[in-house]
Amino acid sequence: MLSTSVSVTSRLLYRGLGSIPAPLYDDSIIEPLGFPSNDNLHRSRNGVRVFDLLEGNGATALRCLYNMLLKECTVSKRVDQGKTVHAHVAKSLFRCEVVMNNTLLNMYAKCGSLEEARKVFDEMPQRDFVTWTTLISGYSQHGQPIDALVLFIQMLRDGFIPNEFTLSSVVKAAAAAEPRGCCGQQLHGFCLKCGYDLNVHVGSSLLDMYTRYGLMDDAQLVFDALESRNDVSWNVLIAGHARRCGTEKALELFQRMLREGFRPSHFSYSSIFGACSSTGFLEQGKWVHAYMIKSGEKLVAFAGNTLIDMYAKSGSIHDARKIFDRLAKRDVVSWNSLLTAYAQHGFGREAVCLFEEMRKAEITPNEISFLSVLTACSHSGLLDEGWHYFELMKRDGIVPKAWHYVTIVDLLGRSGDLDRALRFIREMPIEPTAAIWKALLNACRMHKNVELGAYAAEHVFELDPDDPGPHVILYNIYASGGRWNDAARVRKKMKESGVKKEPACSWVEIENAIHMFVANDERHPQREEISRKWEEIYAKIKDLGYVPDTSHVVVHVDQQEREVNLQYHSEKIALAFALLNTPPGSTIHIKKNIRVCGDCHSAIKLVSKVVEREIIVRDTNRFHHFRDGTCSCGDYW
DNA sequence: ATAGGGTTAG
Repeated sequence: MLSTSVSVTSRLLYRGLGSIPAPLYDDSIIEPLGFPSNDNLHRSRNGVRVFDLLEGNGATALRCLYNMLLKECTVSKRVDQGKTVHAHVAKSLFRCEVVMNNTLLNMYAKCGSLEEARKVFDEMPQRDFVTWTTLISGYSQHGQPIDALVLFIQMLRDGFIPNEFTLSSVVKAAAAAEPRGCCGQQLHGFCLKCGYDLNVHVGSSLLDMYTRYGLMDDAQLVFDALESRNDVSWNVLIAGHARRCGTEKALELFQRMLREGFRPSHFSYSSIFGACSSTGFLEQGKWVHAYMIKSGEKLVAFAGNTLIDMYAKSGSIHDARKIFDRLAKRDVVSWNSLLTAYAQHGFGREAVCLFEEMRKAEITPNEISFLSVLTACSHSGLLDEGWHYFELMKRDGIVPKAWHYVTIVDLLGRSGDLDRALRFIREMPIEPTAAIWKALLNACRMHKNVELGAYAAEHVFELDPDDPGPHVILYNIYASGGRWNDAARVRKKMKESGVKKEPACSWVEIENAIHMFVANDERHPQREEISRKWEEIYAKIKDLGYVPDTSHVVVHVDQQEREVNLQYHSEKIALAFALLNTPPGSTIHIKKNIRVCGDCHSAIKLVSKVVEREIIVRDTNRFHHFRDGTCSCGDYW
């Protein structure tokens, strides 16, 4: 059907314009072209209608036709059809024309076929500055920043003058290139000399580069100096702060952007939600979400996916599900985001259901999907399901990476089959990583296997000597086995090697304010009330059978003092504070910078029963949902 | 004919 209308067109061209060399209009040449869409010949494109082609001379008509086709291939990224057009161009009058070759080069570059693009470039009899710029931006946009920079130097050596298009691509390349060196700053100087440093495009690239270098003040200076700003320049600055966990700054800029009359796009929203998510600013994130709804901005996957993640990471798994359900179009990342959410919250069954739903919806799971469903299985102790998905993954042709192996070691470890976990590690086709040994070490802590724990710890110390976590776990393994001499040895070794335990802290967000606590916190204005509240709770949970587990105190002091220290762990203080300052019956959210300690875990379980509240604790590893005396992690984490 | 910004895991 397509070729019929094409050949009609070509005959019209031929009849009307006799002076054109015959082979160019031979139907056998034109006909094999597969057109992306029939409409394109009739629709206005490049300002040309098919019948306009009849006016003027034949060369112009054909050039327009090739341009239309190449544009269509570029936009729809159909490089195979582009190659067919290329074959025609190569036989035509235009094969030596700079502009036509630039168009071809651009088609290949935009489609990501950089080798083809390079061939066109190398074979061009003549080049202009657009030729260079097109290939440079191709490299820059497709993850080949070094090639872009090398080509830029050659461009200058060959005497071509870069313009603002060239420079914005080159600066982007410099921001992405490793190692960084100082080529970014040198380029900034170059832009300044050319007078392009204040241009919106070049300037946005420059300020993006500075944020990626971590030089936020320099980024701000570039932003302030821009000759004009648009939504992109705002978004670049917001995204820069968001990436560096500068959530407050990102939010402040977002509000300034609104005040100055710019309309945020899904770029702005996804940066903001991402920042709120990684730093736990739920209330602020909700505010921005509400603003987005009111402004009528459609919920697209890019922003929606971060929103799923934000609600999940803030502890509101049900809100995460709501967003997922409301998304008009879901991509693989949307599914992965919700799968990950279920995994982190220990909702294993839900994750398994969702994974099956995903396959029914004909979305192909990728390695992240499998990682999430495996993590969910391991966090809920679904041993058989975990094995099933591990096998399925391999059958689907996805090669398991180290992190997939971690989940299996974790799964076997949780089930208590430590020997099998060790055998699994020994038989893996990859070299075990620190994370794999850490999973075994953790299993040894939970099942109190001192010998294997020490063995796993040795491997961890060798592979990741700077992580204080494993030292603390090994200490706890020895301490809970009553082996205080060995425990003391671990402490001594920690001291000698200079590994520092990260000071634990916990925080709660109440009415837009974040309250942070460290152990034995004595600075809070409500400290006396908090202390009284904890004493009251402590008495009640003791009645329910709570016995302080002093093996979790790393300070080597006498038993009584250990018990006292334990009662002022940061998560207990934060919990007492939250009980004082939130309405009865509401869910309490606590966040913690390291893994929740075993004693606090047992205490919080009982507190959830005593106060009849749901308590959700986010630690570095996962979420714990405490309710009516139990925890969603099943006491394994 | 050529330019700059955003998502999930670890």
